[in-house]
Amino acid sequence: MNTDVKYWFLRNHQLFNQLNDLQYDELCVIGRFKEATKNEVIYFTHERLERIYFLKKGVVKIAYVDNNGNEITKDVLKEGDIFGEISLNKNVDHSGEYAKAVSSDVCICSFRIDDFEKLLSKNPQLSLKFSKTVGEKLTTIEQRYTNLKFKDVKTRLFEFLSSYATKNGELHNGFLTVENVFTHQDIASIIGSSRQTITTLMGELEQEEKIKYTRKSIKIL
Amino acid sequence: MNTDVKYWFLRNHQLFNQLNDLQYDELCVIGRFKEATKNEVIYFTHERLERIYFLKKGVVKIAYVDNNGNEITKDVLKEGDIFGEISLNKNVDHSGEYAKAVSSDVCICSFRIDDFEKLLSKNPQLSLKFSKTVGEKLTTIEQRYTNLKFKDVKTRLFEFLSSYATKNGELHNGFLTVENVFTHQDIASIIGSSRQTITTLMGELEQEEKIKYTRKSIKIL
DNA sequence: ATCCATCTGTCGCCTTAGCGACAAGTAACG
DNA sequence: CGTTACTTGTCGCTAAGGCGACAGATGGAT
Repeated sequence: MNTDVKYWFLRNHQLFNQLNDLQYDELCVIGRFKEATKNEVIYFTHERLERIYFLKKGVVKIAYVDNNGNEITKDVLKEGDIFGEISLNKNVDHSGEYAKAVSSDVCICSFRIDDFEKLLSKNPQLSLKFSKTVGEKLTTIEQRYTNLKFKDVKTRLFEFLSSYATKNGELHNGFLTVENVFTHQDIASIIGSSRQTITTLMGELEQEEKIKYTRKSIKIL
Repeated sequence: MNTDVKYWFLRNHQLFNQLNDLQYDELCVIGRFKEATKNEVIYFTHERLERIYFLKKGVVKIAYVDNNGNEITKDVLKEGDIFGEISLNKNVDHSGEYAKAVSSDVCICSFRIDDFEKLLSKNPQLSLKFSKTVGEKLTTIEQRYTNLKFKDVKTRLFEFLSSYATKNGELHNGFLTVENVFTHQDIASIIGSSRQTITTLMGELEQEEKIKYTRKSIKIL
């Protein structure tokens, strides 16, 4: 990828849009850029440990393989999201974890966390924005945790779909519509349920005319 | 509280220990200090929204009252932990949430998040440390979420006690020992279970000689 | 067009753990 | 010390939802 394109990518990421040209140049030098196509694996555990990733374009799935050999989806990310070693701590164990492109147009920029730390300490504004981004992720996961503790599967399912659609979809003649990148199994592992239960409840929610779910799209009514 | 004492408090918090004297003076001016004794409530929702809290000393419980009037514990914090509006985002809804002193020697320093943001943007080092602290919290809650999804209550209970003891306790002739500030009900609401189940499992874990639990202390064997 | 892999739909069984009820233990406070 | 409030312990019932099994649908690859 040539420098102009890199430059453009970073310019358009919410975290970096207030930097000046010189700072951009530096970013481009230390960043690693990667494009990926459907089902391509973006990192494996050992190399992940050291890096933080910025998803510029496309959809990425964070997953790992459990003891029984099943792929367990942890999260699905879209444009503007960050992943990898967000805590900037090298000693966290993420064995088995990997990221996989879900769409065919994935564009990612990554930094070694040492480099990224240096960058942060030189750019207070960037650092502050970064804190807020991490804080946002914290809020999301806290919400999911509370839901998992106190709400039944059906509620969790509906709230998951709603919040996903709110965040990533758009209003389309009356209802929130968003492209569907999930299988029932994906949703089950994200919200903490089983594949079969999701299938059943998805049916019920359709009956109740709360959602419209196809393999292509999700609509919230 | 006089300025000397304030000064000392902040000096000793991990987040602030690399600031110079001038920066400390500023901290002391914009920070609000508070001491609290057992069962004293530290904030109510409406004022919490604007503030971030640093726990310098003692034990604090974060809780809220649910629709049935039960107090639900969300977390229990110790020396060095932060709480309140960690995401620096004023628009998060935390209705009903409050913090309560569990020990009799609680010391807290808080900042309005606007002030704190300014502080961060002037101190890149502080900002970086703050990011890491938030990141750490994120890692913890992600771990809890995964546990809640895939592990049974007994495992969660044991891992909760272990990690709490590891973080806050000390090795005492052979086993990890930590002061006990939890009721069974507290633990139940933190790890997502019921009071009765915790009681039963606590008994089992004692039988299996994995823990020793009294109202005063928790030991991991 | 056909094949194979993956995804969705449905059924029934069975386990985990939640919940009400009540008893016994502990400790704070007058 | 005795009253009262909170915490722990125990039992039995019940429901939510996990899980195996299998059938049908969908869709990409050759």
